[in-house]
Amino acid sequence: MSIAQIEYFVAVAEEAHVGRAARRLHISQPPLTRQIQRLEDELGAPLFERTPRGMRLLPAGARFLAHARRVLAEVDAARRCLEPLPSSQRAR
Amino acid sequence: MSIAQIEYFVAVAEEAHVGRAARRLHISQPPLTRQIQRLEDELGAPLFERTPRGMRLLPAGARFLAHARRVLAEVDAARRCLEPLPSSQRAR
DNA sequence: AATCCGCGATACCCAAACGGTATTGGCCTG
DNA sequence: CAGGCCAATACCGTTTGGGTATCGCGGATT
Repeated sequence: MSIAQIEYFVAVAEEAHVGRAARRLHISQPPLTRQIQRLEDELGAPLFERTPRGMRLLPAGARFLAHARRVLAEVDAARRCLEPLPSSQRAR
Repeated sequence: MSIAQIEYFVAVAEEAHVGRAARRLHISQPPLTRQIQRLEDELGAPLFERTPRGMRLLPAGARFLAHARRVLAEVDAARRCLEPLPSSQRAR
């Protein structure tokens, strides 16, 4: 499981559509489909239901989505924790 | 920044020694050195001081370490959130 | 002061992972 | 029953990651 995969998953969950999610992520659809498949494989459970209209989150996917967002939030915080500070601010 | 890099960083921080951390991670020393370098590059700041005895966390590294552990904890939680349940347990 | 030893860093190579283009298969829709 | 839209697959080139061998540089030992 990679950070990119988690970002991809969140995008697909939010768009409910691989093609739109791919455009939003600036990658093409096939790699995105594959990363979602790999993620499902690794987790051992499908996260989406494939419909002719797009992708619908399964209950397992919804549960995972909450965790995925928390992971991304922590990654963001980690990235920012070394950013050059505007001026006056102290570390905790 | 990848999850593996974060795990690598935590191992090096805890061991204060690239060689030992590499053994613990079951990889060899040179790739580990490189991943740490890449992480520092991406973050735009050195995280360790290189000493003849090993690696010592810099203040920036210590700050990042706390975040790194939180990221890994969330990743773990995400992984476990779909695990087959022993018997009786309900989702939140 | 000269030598040795242990550390991280570098050079080079190979295998695995990732993304892109082209195409397929399936299912609703008109 | 034909067209269109969706995800899925096939195939390819490039990039990334890890391994082995080796270097350079300090500190420690005598």
